[in-house]
Amino acid sequence: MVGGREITSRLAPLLREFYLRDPVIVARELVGKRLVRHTSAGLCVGRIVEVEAYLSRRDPACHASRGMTRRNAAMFGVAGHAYVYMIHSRWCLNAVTEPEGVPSAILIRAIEPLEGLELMHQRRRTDIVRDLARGPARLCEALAIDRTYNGWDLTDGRELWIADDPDAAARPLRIARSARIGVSSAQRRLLRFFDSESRFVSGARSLRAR
DNA sequence: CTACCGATTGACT
DNA sequence: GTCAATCGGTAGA
Repeated sequence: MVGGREITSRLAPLLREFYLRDPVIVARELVGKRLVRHTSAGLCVGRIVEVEAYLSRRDPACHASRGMTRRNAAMFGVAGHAYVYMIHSRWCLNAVTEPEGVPSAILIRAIEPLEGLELMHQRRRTDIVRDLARGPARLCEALAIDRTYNGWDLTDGRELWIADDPDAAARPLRIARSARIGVSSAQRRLLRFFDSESRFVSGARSLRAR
């Protein structure tokens, strides 16, 4: 792919060690990072503005809370790999955290489109920038992420990865917490993290307040 | 094999 | 705000 080295130099993938930590810390620190998608069609980059943590067997909302199945096997695998699953006929992307055998992951719920907006428009078939990647399944459609990427290594800078936030030092982030969206169980746990100043966050207005 | 259901979205009142 | 389309995964007969 043309320009591959230049892109991974400018948008260097986060290291495996980043993901090998407490998932709540990983979730919080993923807000502001860059989600990068590089295909033959072009480069797309978005700023992660909203995530949710799913905490292994002790979390009833986690897909792996009742053990390993064919669908959730990637969550039990190596940290820094993707867990991609389907819900209501749409794909959603997670980053796996913690050591092998501990099935925790971070759901990427929304990105602010930064580069490759034209390509995202084509894939999403909408002209509204705010709707391109606001929601976990919308961002997968905008970035052409499907079952192919279940188990994908997000640390080697090929096709799909997460890179550092170049603005991190310049601008402090306002990160808010709430209950997770769309899950009925464990509503007391505040495991959703989002940039409270971003207009690219999903959910009801009350869940976006500063 | 069948039945049920969901970490969603888009259309609509 | 409400609601249902839609289909793969899962559990159970």
